[in-house]
Order: sequence, then structure tokens, then C-alpha cells
Amino acid sequence: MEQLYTVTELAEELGVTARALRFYEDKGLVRPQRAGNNRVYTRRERGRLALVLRGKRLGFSLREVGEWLDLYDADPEQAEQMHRLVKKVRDRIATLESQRNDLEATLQELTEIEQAAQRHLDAKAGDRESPCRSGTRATAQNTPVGGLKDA
Amino acid sequence: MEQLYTVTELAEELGVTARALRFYEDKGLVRPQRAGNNRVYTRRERGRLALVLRGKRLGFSLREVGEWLDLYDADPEQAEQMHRLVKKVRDRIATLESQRNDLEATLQELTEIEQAAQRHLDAKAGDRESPCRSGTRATAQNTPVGGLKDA
DNA sequence: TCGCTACTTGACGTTAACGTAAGGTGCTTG
DNA sequence: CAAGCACCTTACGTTAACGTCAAGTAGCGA
Repeated sequence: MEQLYTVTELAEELGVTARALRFYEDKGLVRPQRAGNNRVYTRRERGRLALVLRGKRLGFSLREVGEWLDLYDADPEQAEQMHRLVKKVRDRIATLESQRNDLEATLQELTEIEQAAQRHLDAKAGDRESPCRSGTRATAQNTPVGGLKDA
Repeated sequence: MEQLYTVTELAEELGVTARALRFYEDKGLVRPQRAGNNRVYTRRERGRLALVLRGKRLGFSLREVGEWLDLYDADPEQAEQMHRLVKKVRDRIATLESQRNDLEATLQELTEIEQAAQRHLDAKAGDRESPCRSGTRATAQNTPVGGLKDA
């Protein structure tokens, strides 16, 4: 006996709303059966939906995940499309990695600025009575913008 | 003499449209001077915009980049906010890395399926005259969904 | 002065992925 | 029988980040 689910049941299990599941159906990502008017999901649908969610986590759009799914359960004869899919994933990994590099550069830059600020603070704390408190908030103008040499 | 730019000039240099620059202004990310009615950008604005674009590349929203910028040229006294910013970047790196792991798992899964398909094809090619050509396109039903054991 | 170009300010259109009612059906329980 | 769910469909609302007109103006060369 196949495990069956109502929308809300499956939605809760997948950690999304029922609305989302209906939306995915609208988009043609799943095609649950009906018991009268009510949607009935089988393990198969649950599987597809899990893939949908995974795709989303990976940063793909629902449309992309759609083609994705078609390939996943298309007959395995067409290896060519498989190649395309694998390529897509590789591409995505590449952009992710590039992003991470950018981020790491930024992080380092920030850390440097942070430490500079810290030293600045420590220096201030050194000489008591904070001597140059001019009342007018230091609204910066001195800081050209950050470190944007080649940004 | 400060390098000055018109919208379109700067836009082209940054590889975006003038509309985008005006939009960023609307969002309070830059505040170019005016010559009559016309916007005039200085190197400072160019720098801020470069940061905006970098932020975008890194997957931050314009709103986030906004706070970002405020910190970048706020007086360096407030090291605390720096910490917050650095943390944000670290968070982002973390999610990126998690995504990459997910992706690599998926990639491997796909590669396996791909190879299976390939073997399938090779086998078919082995026995001449493709024996089970039933006319009706193999629309799959046999493949349960893919490999979604724990997906 | 005519026409061209670059610039301006609205303001509506677009896509994605749902959220959020609004109004209706069907079953069951007190 | 009325109340209360759980479900349904339809449809308008929302956010982000601009694209795409539309209509107007300022400057400049012929």
C-alpha cells in the first residue's frame, strides 16, 4: 500500500506551504491524482517535489528545475541531454566558486579595515580624555570609500 | 582636476545602463551632484557604485549593499558594526559553501545516472537492428524519479 | 530657427515565487 | 441542523531590480 498524502500533509513534511505545492502543480512540476476534487500525492510526487526543493536550494529557478525533472525521468536513452544537465550543474558550481572567491577577497579587505578601526580605537583609549571631540559627528569624508582600487 | 562623468559615461564604464544608475540613486545608494539638471558623478560615486556592483555579484540585495556602504564610509570608530558586516560576509560564504556541497553531491548523482545511460546505449548498440522498437515513444515510467533516496 | 543629441522626470510593464484573502464545496460531529 | 474543518478555485497583492516608453528641456552646429 502506497503512502498517500494530502496537500497539507505533504507540504508540512517538505517544510513548505500547501500553496507552494499547488503553485508547483500550476507550473507543471507535479501532477498529483485527485480523489474527487482533492489532491492526492504519492511517493512519486513526493520524490519529484523533493528534487524541486533541492533544485531551489541550489539556486535554480523553477523553470530550470522543470527541465531538470523532465530529464531525470525521461528515458535514459538520450545521454546527450544528460550531458547538458551535468554541464548546467558544473556551470553553477563554477559561478558559485567564483562568488566564493570574490567573497573571500571582500572578507579579507573587511577584516583589514576592521583591524585598522580596532587599532584606531585602542589608540584613542590610550590617551585619556579623548582630545579631539569636536561635537560635529565625524560623518566621514576622510574615508575615500573603502578599498576600491580595482573593484 | 577630478574626473567627472555623465550618467551614460559612467554607466558604460561600469557595464550597466544609465537607468540602473538613476535607480540606485532613487534607492539612496549614490547622490551625484548636478550641473543644472544633469547628474555629475565624481570618482567617489564611481567607487560607491563599483562596490554596489560587487555586492550584487556576491548575491547581496541592493538594500543590504546599502547598509554595507553606510558602514564602509561611516567613521571607522564603530568597530562593532564592522564586526556585524564581517559576520554577514562570513554567513554568505557559509551558505555558498553549503550550496556547493549540495551541488557536488547532485553532480555526482547525475554523473552516475549519465554513465548508466551510456552503458545502456552501448548495450543497445551491441545487438544490431535495435530489437524492441515498439513505435510508442518510451515516455518513461520505469524510472521511478531518479535517485532520491534521501533527497 | 531647425534639428539633433543627451539629458531629465514620471509612470507603467515585467519576472519569479509565492502570500493572502474571498467565496464555495463536502464531510463529520455535537 | 449548525458548526467546524480541510479542501478547492479564482484572483489580486507583493518584492526586487530594473526595462521601456512618453513627454519635455537644454545646448549646439548648420
